[in-house]
Amino acid sequence: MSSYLAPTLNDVAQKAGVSTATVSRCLNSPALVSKRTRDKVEQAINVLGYTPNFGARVMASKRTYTIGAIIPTMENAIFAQGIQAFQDELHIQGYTLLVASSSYEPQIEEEQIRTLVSRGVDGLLLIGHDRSNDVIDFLDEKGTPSIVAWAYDPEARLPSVGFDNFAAMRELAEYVIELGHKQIGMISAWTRNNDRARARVEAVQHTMLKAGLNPEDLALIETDYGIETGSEAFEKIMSIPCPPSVVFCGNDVLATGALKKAKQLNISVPEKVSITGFDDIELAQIITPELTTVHVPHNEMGKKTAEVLLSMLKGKEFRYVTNLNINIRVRSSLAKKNKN
Amino acid sequence: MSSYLAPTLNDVAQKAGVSTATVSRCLNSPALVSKRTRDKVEQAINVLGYTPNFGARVMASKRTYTIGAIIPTMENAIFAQGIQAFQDELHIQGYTLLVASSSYEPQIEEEQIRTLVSRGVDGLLLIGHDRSNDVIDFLDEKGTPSIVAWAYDPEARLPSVGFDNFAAMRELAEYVIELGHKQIGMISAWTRNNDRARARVEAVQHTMLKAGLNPEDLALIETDYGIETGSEAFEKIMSIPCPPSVVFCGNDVLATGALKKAKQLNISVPEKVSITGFDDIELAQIITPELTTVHVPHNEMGKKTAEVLLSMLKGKEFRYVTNLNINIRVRSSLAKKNKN
DNA sequence: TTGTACGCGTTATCAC
DNA sequence: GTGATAACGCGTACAA
Repeated sequence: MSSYLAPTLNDVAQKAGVSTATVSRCLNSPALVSKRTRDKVEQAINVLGYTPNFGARVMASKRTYTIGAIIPTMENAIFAQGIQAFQDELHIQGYTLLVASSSYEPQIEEEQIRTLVSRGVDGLLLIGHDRSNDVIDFLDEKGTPSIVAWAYDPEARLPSVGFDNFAAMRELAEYVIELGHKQIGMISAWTRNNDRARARVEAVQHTMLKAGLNPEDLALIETDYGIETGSEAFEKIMSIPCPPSVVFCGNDVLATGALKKAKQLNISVPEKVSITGFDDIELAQIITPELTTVHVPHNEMGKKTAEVLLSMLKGKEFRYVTNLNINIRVRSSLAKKNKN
Repeated sequence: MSSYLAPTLNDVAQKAGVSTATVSRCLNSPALVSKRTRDKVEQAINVLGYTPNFGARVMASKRTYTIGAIIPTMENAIFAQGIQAFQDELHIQGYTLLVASSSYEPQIEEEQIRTLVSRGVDGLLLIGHDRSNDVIDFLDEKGTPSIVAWAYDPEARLPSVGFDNFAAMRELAEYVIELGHKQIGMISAWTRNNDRARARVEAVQHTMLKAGLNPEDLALIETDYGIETGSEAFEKIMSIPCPPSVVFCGNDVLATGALKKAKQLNISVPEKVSITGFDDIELAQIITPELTTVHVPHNEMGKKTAEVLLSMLKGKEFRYVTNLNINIRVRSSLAKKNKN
């Protein structure tokens, strides 16, 4: 096999008896070519099974019609749904998606950014605002339009389509604390290098303060992302002298782990302890008890992000910041603090 | 911004006082360059912030170091974990992953294949064997090494890393039928264009026959992929005159939907009806009751697929077929048929 | 409306 | 070990 050589513009041109320029025009601005010529060319293209060479096209035009996305992980549903919506919209507009994952590691993210940029992606999707200025300088320099999703910060250097993690978690925390909870625990993803996680923790602490509780009393555990790690953290948090009556989790996956462990330990939820999540992935309504959580409009976010990024490419050089609506979903994993 | 021009090999060469050829060698085969020269060049690269131009590189070398993958959907966990493992291995070996999704539509898959090939991907990952010969001819012609995952068929034209869906489901079906179940239901993804789904259905029918049951009695519903559709199908299947005592589901997502609906309808699982899944995604052990299912080694499959595909690129022109080990995981969603 | 000719930034084949 | 230089396939001024 593979002594095969792909037909080129030139081959098509010869077959159709025209110049390469004309063939190129047929492909890129058909309006400039007479119908007669166009027909000839199209036929030649079909006969030869010609497909434009991507590399050459990139070199000549400087456009790849490719968008890069770097997400912390594809392994679970947190980003999957939003990314699917993102890619759907890109596809509609004729773009292709290049995905990479960073495993929540800033160095890996940086490496991936460089890779994607050197591949000439026309634009870049990143998650959250936490990254070094150097990286953003690099993006600036290369002139690669970039957008951040899953976060909202009008002060940040990159435009974003997301939501205010602090405000969202605060809303949940206020609701929870009004139910009478005073001993409070929290399981969070690592807050270092993760602005979303940090904002969520701060929101809980802030709300405690407002409610006359001491934020220092928050029993906080930071851990890796995952069901198993959520379970471990929950066990730890429930074994302290005065265990909390509610455990906030930084996301639904951690909350799921917590819930699982509670079941194993025969700690009834929500009677003995309430558990909350964040993200409202499909899972939240499937586990028992159903998870009280913060609803994030994944599809809307994915689609909107694509729209904004593509319009940035089209020259609309604006600093777009979208704050999507979030709201809390109260389900059975949360109850009033009982009086013991 | 962006009157900026990226530094080229030439710029680096001038700055370092060497030829472009030498710079190129430093990048691609450093061993051929003296340490002294290499240092000079590396410094120039750093000062200028040079990154190779991807398009040019592709044009000159015919290699993109890019692998394409087309999966039915990224929206849920079924493929996510395997793909993450696939990409991790690619990344280790210096390749980048280009993903697209087909939404389970053959035409979209075909379109995506053409897009990725014209982008010059060095290799392609596809899911399942069901596709037209034309597409495979096209791949052959273009000389794009392609591999199939999530399926196993030594007769198929494309090499594969996967497992025997028929054998796997048969093992589960045999186990279930030995428990005394005679009224049998099944919720499957659409079998048209989906060899995995088809094999699983056939395995159940085959096993029924072997056990002296009439395969025609199988209460079968085909539906779209999803939790909600699983729920609807389950409700339908349980409302027939003689409802089944066990419902096989084509995958864990459908089974989850079924389980959810059972809860809503107050049909106790497994006392009243047993439910089984397929895939053993994380979810299977989180829902209540835990799901009896077929375990698929997602990580192993993803990693192995990458290894095989990359070794195909490296010229090992062999028709590799791997049949991974699967086995059933019996959990509490399955019980003996009670005698009523 | 169409054709000519050059440039895009690399890699690879030669010589030296 | 290193340096010229010819491809690679396409887009696009510019000319006709």
